Amino acid sequence: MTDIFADFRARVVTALREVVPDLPDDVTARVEVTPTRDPAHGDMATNAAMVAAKPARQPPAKIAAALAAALAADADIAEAVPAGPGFVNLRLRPAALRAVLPAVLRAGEAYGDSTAGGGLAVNVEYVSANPTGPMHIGHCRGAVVGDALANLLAKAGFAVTKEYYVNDAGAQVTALAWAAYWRYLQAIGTTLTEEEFSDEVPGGLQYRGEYLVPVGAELAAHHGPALATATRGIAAPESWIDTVRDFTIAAMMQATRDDLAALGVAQDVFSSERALVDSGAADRLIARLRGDGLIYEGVLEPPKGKTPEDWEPRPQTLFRATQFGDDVDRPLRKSDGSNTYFANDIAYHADKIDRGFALLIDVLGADHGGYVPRLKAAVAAVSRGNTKFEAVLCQIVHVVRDGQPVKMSKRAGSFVTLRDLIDEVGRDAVRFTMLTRKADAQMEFDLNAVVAQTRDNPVFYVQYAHARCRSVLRAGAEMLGAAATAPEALAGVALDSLTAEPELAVIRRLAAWPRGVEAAALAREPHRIAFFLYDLASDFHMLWNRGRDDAALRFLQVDRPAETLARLALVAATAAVIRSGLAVMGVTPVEEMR
RNA sequence: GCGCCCUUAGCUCAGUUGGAUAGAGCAACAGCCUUCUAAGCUGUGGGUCGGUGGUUCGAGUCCACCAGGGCGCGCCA
Repeated sequence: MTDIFADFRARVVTALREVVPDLPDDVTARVEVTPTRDPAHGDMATNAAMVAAKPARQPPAKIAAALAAALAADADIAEAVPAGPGFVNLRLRPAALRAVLPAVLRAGEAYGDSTAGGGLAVNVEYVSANPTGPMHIGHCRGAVVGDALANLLAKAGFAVTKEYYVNDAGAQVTALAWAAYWRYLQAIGTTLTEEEFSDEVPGGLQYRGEYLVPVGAELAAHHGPALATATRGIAAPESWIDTVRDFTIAAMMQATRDDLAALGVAQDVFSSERALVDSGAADRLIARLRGDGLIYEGVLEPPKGKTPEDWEPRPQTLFRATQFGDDVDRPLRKSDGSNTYFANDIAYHADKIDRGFALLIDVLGADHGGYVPRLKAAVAAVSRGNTKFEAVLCQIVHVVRDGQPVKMSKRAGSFVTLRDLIDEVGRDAVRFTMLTRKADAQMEFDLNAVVAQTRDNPVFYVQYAHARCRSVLRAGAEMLGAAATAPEALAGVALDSLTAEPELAVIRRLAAWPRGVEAAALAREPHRIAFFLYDLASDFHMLWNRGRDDAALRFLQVDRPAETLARLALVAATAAVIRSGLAVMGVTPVEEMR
């Protein structure tokens, strides 16, 4: 772990304590050392004098002056000057700044790894789509955001488990079984029409998409006509529904895993809702909460202002969510006696708590925003406040092609599936693009733009920067030999020749990577990684472009091997950080553009 | 009616958890380049951060109210 901002922060705190003795720890804890926004302000700046001003009962400017004097004595600091309302700007000696490069080269992609998470056990649950059909673009964002967030937290030192909750219980799964049964009957040659069949299904035939045709065919292959009546009509549901449902869920989950794999997502744990119900875990959990006095039979008030037409007061089994900050108490049993989705979800989260996680993060669609307070309440109740719960909400993605919205036509059962999307633009473009917006902001996914090879396409721009790095390194190895240009060797070369401002700009950016990772992880915002990489790519392209005008500024200089090696060290470090960031995003770095 | 999220340049969006003169890409404008490193480069203009108050050394960021957009609101998942 090498974070020069953390390093210099420690030095600033030491100097501050010399200047202002007896500062409480909670004051020094607020001291920050941050990159400057403007290079004219130096390499880093600290707010130390300002946070110390009040407890020290001295004006910030006075402390800043004394602090600057103390810091100027540091051999690695070229200049420390008070500025603005009480900042102290630091300009490092070039050697101190350049020392970032060997640190990056030795760590490789591990550069930026942090211990900020302290090994805290975190469970990140994402996707968790019903196994009732193929994954579509609606699921895609949550999948990418969840996966990248999990990677990010792992990089920041959390012990992360990636998880998928299979909603394989409940009415929708029964409807799925009926839909698969219809395809089965068709496969064995029933004479029923779709409408005749639908009339016999409780709630009607719901899933009419063709994706169940192969499932029906397989059922027919395995069971022949045994699941139907002798006339190939509808048999009593008890005789087939468990068989059909289990088979169909297995088939759908296999398809889901395949889709996720195509997206580069592979959760560590798949948890089944049905298993929780069947094992009695859900009922035991409800009994336990009842024992704690958190469950009662009661009647809810109708929603204020807009009362639903069919509202009637009815006693229900309720969980005291209001005791933990929710707006109303929440029902746990449906009128047919079975558990609500929420009841099983409490049991599921209790299961995660029992597995020892200290933090549960659910990545959910924004339409589940109203569900978050009750989950938070449930986790607080079950864990007795010992486990934290957070939700990351993902807003809708609108797909656009040629400036026109791409509509899903549900009637035909055809919609934009995740697989279609990946086939059209590629996995890396899908993943990167999904991370170019804050998760809780709506996003437009422009199919033309994400494959464009221009600067305004961040996917291309970052990939291109990496490819350029690799191209230079290949040519450098050709020129100076593979051994001399390997990362370990470059970590030891003299770097004094790196003095140009665009070179220093890249180094400053590389130096900021560890704190960027940490900040993104603590904010649960993986999109920041995409923006960091875009900025780094931009710095690098700018450096590259200087060589277009002036051949002396190109990376490879035939007659000046020492200078070339220094530049190759910079290039190799840049490539390593890009790879480090792309690894978090789950995007493959490319070696060359084609 | 209530709750949550959003509102930043003409457009699409960042904004390092309260820091300095609010940034980037596109579009616009002005030059350069047409290759040595193709998928261009450099520079310029552009802002009441939805509005009004408040908190403090300091607010795009926190609080209150208002306006506009999205989502949700007892047995669906």
